[in-house]
Amino acid sequence: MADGFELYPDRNVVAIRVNGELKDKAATTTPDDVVEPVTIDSPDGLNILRHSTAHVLAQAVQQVNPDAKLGIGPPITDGFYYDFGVAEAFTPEALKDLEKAMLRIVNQGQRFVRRVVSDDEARTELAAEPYKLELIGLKGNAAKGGENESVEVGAGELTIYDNVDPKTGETVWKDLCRGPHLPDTKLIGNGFALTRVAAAYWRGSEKNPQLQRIYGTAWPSKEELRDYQERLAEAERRDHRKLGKELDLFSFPDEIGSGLSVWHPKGGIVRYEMEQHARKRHLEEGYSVVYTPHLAKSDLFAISGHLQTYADGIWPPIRMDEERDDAGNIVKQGADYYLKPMNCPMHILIYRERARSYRDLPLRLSENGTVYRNELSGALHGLTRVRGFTQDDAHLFVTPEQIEEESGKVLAFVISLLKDFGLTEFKLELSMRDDEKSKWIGDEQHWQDATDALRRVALASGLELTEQPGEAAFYGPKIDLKTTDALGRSWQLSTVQLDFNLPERFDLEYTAPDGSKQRPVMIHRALFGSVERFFAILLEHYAGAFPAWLAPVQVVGIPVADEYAPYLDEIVAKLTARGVRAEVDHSDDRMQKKIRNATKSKVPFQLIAGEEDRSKGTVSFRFRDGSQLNGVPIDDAVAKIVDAIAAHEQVDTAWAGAAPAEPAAAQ
RNA sequence: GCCGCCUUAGCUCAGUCGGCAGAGCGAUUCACUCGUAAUGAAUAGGUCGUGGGUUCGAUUCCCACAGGCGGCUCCA
Repeated sequence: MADGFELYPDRNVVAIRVNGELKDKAATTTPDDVVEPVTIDSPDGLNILRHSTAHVLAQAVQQVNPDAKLGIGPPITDGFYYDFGVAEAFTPEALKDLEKAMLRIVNQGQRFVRRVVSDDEARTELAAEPYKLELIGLKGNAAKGGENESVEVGAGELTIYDNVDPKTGETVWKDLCRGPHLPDTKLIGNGFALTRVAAAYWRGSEKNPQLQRIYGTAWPSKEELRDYQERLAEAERRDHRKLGKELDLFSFPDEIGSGLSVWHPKGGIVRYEMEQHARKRHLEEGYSVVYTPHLAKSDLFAISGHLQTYADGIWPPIRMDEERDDAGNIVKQGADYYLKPMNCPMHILIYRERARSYRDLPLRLSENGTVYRNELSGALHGLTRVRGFTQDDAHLFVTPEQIEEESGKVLAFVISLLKDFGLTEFKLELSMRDDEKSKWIGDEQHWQDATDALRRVALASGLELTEQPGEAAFYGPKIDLKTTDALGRSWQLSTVQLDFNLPERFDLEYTAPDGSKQRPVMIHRALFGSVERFFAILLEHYAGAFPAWLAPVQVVGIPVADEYAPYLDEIVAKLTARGVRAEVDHSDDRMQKKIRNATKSKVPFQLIAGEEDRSKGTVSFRFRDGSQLNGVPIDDAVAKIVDAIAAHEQVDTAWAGAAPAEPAAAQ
């Protein structure tokens, strides 16, 4: 019998894994056990650190406010939270006081001591903690409940952790918790911070009361905390809402309404380039282009089922053509029109407009269709969660035999096109039905075949694949594609969904080779998902410094003095003639100020010319990072710029291979 | 939708413990004509988010609404 302290004297080992199960470092082991150390900087160790820090927060809160009732306090990505039932919300000032109180607890080096209790003992000890009592009652189901709740009460025995003052041996605080925990609070050190307060529904349901949640972060060292805070600051600098304003790309005028964007010239041209490129590739890939209106009569969405299934998310109807007499009686029946929440019903009508043969399939209808969804006001967020957005939507009508091949083509196309935009890291998720839920519609064999087909397609892509039972849409399985951006953040983009439901609802058919009528299968496919959201993701990915082909202004000419502006005008005219978005800065700022302005607006190419260049018929480049390429003959300069745009090159620095000239200041 | 915070010039933000509203940047004008991230000066610009209330007096205090931000819930 040896405990973790004897096996691993190293302080960085904060817990042990015994036969695969995480345990406190104080847990005892037998020689037969397989024991592995858990260091504080490992994923498990970080979770334990953050969970223990959450406990210290709770202790600090109850020191300050003994009436605060404890909710749950699990670790989350990069940090932790703890929920409290309190009469008054926490203020930012209160957070500072709590941080100080936490530091005192940390410095005391309180030990976390595990103690097994019976349900009745726990109820007695936690009589004043109504939320904890509720969790004890739920214990048997905890394994099925939310992940976060299971942190408090495992499916097995109940445990309470006592926080023991190392000097006096006195228990100063305790909390119902499954653990494991750090050996003592000293290990938390000063690598923690409280970050924000928010309300959260108890046990995640809006039917329950709201608790006050405090979020925090915790790291093994102060340095790692600083690195994390720097990552947050960088994300804030790249926030698409901030860049959208700074770079004059788009806005959300109050007069138009929440979640409805307008696109300014600089944002509009980026979006135009994105859309044009994508559409061109769609045509090359055998897609047809269709256009459909923004609204339709209620019948359409009743047939599709959207009206019933997504009633809350659809905008209220517009009543048309109704006539009333002077008394207010209806003399002519009107009709309700709804803004479309989806494009698919309209594309289906195009399919159904004539009889289809198997020879027509696959039929690929694509549209950049703007849809409207009545998102809750509190859910709106920049361009990523809006009430009106444009789906780069396509609906593919295929025979059941074509599902696999067509899905494979779609997936390859999606990945290829996303790569055109400079994204490189992708992962797939296969969402399937599960056995438990009754919500799935459609034939079970269809589901099985379709899911297997999608799985083969996903595996064939060679990308990392996770399977998610129970996450499918009610009408069919799907593959979702996630990408990782320059800051390592994961975004869900494209989705490929199989649908057995709508062909049924609209009674779609095609004539098979044997003359029989058959039901096609639909593939819903959004590539960017939402054009607006994809734009926001790219904007943050590039921190506003788009590759040359997407940059709103690709070239700015900067004369050393006014006298040289006409010379640059000539060069810019040559560029414009080649389709380059180029302009000369004719403002009366000094050259240095013009360089500063162009740099801040993240123009990829600054062309500078004064007497030196004019007399030799050359021009000088300055790039985003400040590097230079001086004295380039005009035709070479034009060719290089045109080539960089055509190649979708990201140009931040002077081209390799071309020797940069000495900066003038170095003379 | 729920909880909390916020809303002052085109932008970023000071400020008024209730008594005629401030800066920087930006804009305009003038001077300067300069080789790689801010030349100088002058001028214009605000019913202090909207509507009510309290008060001799409200940008300031109270209430409602709208919009934004952070979460929760939701996301076909």
